[in-house]
Amino acid sequence: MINKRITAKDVANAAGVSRSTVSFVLNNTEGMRISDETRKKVLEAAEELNYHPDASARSMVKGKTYIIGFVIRQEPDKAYADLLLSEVMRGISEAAADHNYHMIFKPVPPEDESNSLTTLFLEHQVDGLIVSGPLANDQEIVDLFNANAPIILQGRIDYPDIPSVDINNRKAAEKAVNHLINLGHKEIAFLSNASLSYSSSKDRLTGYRRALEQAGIAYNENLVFFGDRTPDSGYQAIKTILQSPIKPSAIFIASDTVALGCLNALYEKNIRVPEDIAIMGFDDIPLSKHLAPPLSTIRIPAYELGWNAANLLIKWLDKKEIPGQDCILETELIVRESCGLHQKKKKEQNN
Amino acid sequence: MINKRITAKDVANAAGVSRSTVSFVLNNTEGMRISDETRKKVLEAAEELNYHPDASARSMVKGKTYIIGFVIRQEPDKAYADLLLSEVMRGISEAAADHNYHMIFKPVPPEDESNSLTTLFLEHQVDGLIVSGPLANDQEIVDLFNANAPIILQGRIDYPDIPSVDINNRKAAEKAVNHLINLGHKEIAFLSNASLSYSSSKDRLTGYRRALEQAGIAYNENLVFFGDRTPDSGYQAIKTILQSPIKPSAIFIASDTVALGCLNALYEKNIRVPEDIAIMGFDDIPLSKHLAPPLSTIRIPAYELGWNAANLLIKWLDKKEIPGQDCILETELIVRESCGLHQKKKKEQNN
DNA sequence: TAATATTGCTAACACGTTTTAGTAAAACGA
DNA sequence: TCGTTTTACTAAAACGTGTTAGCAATATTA
Repeated sequence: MINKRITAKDVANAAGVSRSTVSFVLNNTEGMRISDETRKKVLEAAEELNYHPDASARSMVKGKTYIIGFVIRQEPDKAYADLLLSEVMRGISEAAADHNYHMIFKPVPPEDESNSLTTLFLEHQVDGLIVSGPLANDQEIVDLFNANAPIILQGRIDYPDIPSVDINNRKAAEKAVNHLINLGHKEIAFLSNASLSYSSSKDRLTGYRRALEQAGIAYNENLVFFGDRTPDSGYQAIKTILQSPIKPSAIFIASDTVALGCLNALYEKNIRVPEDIAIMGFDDIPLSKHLAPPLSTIRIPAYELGWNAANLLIKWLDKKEIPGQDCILETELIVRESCGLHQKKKKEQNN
Repeated sequence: MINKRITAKDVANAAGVSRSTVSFVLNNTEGMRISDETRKKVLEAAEELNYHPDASARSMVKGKTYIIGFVIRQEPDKAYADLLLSEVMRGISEAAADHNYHMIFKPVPPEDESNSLTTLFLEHQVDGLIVSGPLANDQEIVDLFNANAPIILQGRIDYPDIPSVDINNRKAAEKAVNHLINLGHKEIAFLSNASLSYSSSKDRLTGYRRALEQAGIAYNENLVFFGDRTPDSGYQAIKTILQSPIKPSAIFIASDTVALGCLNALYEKNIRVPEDIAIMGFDDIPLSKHLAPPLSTIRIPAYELGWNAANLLIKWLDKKEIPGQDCILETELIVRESCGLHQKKKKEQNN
């Protein structure tokens, strides 16, 4: 069943026609006239023999692999911290399957110097790439794009033309911080999700600054802190924050995963959330709603991010339509309890 | 750079040799004598032209794709709940990369009737598969294995011969329950990670029963409850458990993710952990140590599970060595605070 | 020196598909 | 009836590799 390789030749012999005819029938090749009788014979023979065309052979003659690569550009030991990753992947691979593509997954550390992405194209392992979390100054990606390699980013880089599927990080952060401001907070600290060499971190910081500005609150550098996607970094950051001269009444943490470590540190120090300090997260990972207290956060449509990226890429590959503009998906403010219990009504309606 | 396809022919022309010679040199083909001079010319030309052999062409002539498939057999909307998935994938794809393989990721729902796995082989999309979370009675997998398809399982199925890379779920559950027993608990409830059609759930339940038995505690069906990998299922389960006639003093929850929902429900009901009830988890997801209270649990070597599965599969593919026996990895009891604070010393040394 | 063995390479086939060019047979037009 | 068009197919080329068989030129042996 697996062992005996059935080729188009076998089908041709069984149906009493040529190999070309088999190909025409099975691919419904346009402009080729096949009598109903012959067509039926071929289809029956193919069915009978359980014929499936060989991917490599087709790939070679077509000059296409029907494979898209999903590359994550993160420290390998921190990639797992991104709990939405599997959702994104599910979006990609379901969209891919709908168009008879497959997805290969490849983690490539930021400091990788071996041109792994370029090699994927040179060896024709993939037709195109979706690159998640590119560094702001990723020269290899720019070079590939300029050499006409189909690439969709998740996140932005300093080179503007490369199509991207992303959320509006700045606006989402504004939304989050505005929520805190509306609750009366003025000393609001910012704890980043990752280093500022990632666009998502930079944009969330920008959103934070803009929200403060619009509310007439002065930006204070001493209230800005940095995480690295892990709960541990949040745990550590809280200790630093508590030692700083200014005591914030709220912290906007640009990652639920980091926020988790913060909640833990606050719990250990007997600092109550939200009574003593308000905590606003970002991402809405599947656990956020079950934390103590349930975390107010920004929901990212992770599945849709993957799905859209894959569909855009496949349109590019199949129809040569290079996406004209970035695809920006909407985020949603999820109000739970970590910023104040007086919001309980909203919380219930949001689950 | 991407656009102009450089073939072995180009290298041959540049080096002034035949195409065969190029192939012999670049592959270090055994038994072929090439003078140092010629070898150098070829290598230089290949370097100069930045030649990379075409994957499809090589694949066709070799009859191998150099691709392994990673299939997760779970409800798609619950797959994301497995927070260790990305760790497993990292293990697989790093092991694969070490041997010049790639990994394609494919979620296939349990109720899928389209023979997706078989098709992967028939179309020669993959050389072999790693199947995570197979259902106990998965006939397609049995058929494939009997047709000599290289398959490694993560989890077991009712058909015994298929090689598997897994943890000893029974023993790990015993360890967890013994810990509770040693702390003096006698009314210990069991909350499963998933339906018993998954081997992991079944084996963890068995371990639970055996630990009770060895301690001379009677097994009570009314203390057994079921989760479905999600925090929500844990949240719901707590309500059921609290309504049951027997009030357990401890719960062994066979999934940290499910346990998270439990903690949330207990918190809402003002039931203190571990003072009022002890909670033992399973998995050691990256967040467990930061929960309130930090969760005692069983650590699964997720990266190693992926890494070993991939290496076993690749050995099978490259050297035709069918793994003789299952690969069972060790788990570790992680004692934190959710089963009792008097264990604080151990906790500090474990974290 | 003649027969044989070794060295270092090339020509040609095979893998399984898609697709272009071509060709008999049938149908049509005048 | 003869030339032309249409129909329904086939033969063969092409994709880029790996590999087997073979073949000159040189080195070795007797």
